[in-house]
Amino acid sequence: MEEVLIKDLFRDPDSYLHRHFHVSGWVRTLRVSKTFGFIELNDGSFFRNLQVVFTDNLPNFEEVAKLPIATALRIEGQLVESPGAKQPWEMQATRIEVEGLSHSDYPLQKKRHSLEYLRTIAHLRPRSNTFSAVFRLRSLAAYAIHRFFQERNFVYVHTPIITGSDCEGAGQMFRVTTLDFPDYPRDEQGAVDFSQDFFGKETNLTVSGQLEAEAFCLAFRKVYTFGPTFRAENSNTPRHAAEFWMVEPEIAFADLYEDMALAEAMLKYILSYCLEQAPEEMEFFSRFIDPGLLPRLEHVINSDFGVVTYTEAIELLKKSGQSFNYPVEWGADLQTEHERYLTEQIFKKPVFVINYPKEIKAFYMRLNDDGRTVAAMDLLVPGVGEIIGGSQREERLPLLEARMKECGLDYKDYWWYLDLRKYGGTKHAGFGLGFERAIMYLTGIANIRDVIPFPRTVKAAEF
RNA sequence: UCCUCGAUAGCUCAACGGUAGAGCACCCGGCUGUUAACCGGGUGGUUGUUGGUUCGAAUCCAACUCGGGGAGCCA
Repeated sequence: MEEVLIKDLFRDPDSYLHRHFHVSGWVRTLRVSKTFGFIELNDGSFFRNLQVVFTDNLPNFEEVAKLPIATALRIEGQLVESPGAKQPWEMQATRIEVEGLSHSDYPLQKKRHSLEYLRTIAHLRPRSNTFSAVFRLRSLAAYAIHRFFQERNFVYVHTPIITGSDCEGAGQMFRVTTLDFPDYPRDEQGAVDFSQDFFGKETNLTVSGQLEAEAFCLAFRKVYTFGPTFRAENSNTPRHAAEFWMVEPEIAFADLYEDMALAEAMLKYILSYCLEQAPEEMEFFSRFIDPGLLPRLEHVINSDFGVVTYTEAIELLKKSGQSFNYPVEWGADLQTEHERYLTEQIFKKPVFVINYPKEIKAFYMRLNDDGRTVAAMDLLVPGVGEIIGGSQREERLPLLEARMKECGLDYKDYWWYLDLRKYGGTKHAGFGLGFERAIMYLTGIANIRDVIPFPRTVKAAEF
């Protein structure tokens, strides 16, 4: 007998109606009367459940009537029109086989659970409606990203996860070592002797693939990375994780404006793709997680992102009359409250803030002609804040060296990075998209722990 | 790391110095079209941990642990 996926039933019910076939899946809920009952079955292929009707014509009716939630079943039957209001059709079961019994203390109940509670059962939460929707969407969004770049002839680069650059400058790193704790080999000064370590030098988990991506960019013209990234920061917020995924495109012969155009096109592509491919999931988020999500995303797709220079942003914030906890002043970094006000109150849509003072940005960003700002851009979005950070890179060797000196960096740690400027260097630009932050924006989920299958955050790696 | 709020049954919460409760879940029974089904009955607690105040602490105090929100760091 033919095995049918519930997704296929929902997408093309007419070709299955009045036909016999079998489905297999897990009991989401079960309701019984004396001589008949209903099972809502989810087979993992689709967000919605199939309603199965069974009667005491089944030899194992009594057994089926008492099945606990989450039991795995194989059901034979035929698809028929349903008299019920909530579904146009249902399966009339002729045979129900128990594949794997569940237990009555199954922790997921037929009612709404808090996201905090579900986090404590991370191995079971993908079976809940919310997480079923979140993780299917996460998968689609990842595919959308690859499609977007591949369609535009970008080359996908696997930059290393273990890095030997000991000063990438983007925060605390996790050390990678095979040295025995606590009996580290010591050198004459008593310091840890990393020459005896696996790689013969100090190594860490990467905080960014950008520097390596630049090397490939200057060979393949348009490249992107998409992989895990690690920060050992003691961050306790709903927006930070110790392990997260980042997308980092890098384009040659391009300036900051082309970089921004790329970022905007990419984000809109991901949104459109997900709305198109996962309408049920997106509808669910808009109903239960974040009312107003769908209109907002549609608005973003159909409108141009705002662009404002850092200097203009400072003026706008000063003129707003809004009182902030932190003073608004040229030269100081924008605080979260300033960023939120800009994107949520003034622009009410995603906005690029560009040309920041060089003192508050990384060494590799290209110095503007004014000599005091760099060609950097942050994309701020309502509700999430900074979702993308990027820049045009400094391609002029003397200027790059001067900036590194100012920042107290040692040339010899970056010898290969500097070589890129020496041998046919050209203007180029790129950005980093926090993948989870994009998922948060896309779903309305407010905590990054709820868009990562098994999240790693400070003091939390249970699963 | 800092500020702030919280932790009571499996889950969501009530009780705010004087015998610890409800809804849901679970168990038993009823119900011929249910939709977080419904109706009746039942089981279920060292009130996060440790210490203190008090005749008496879920309730007041302290520390710790864990969680929420805000800040810093950033993606």
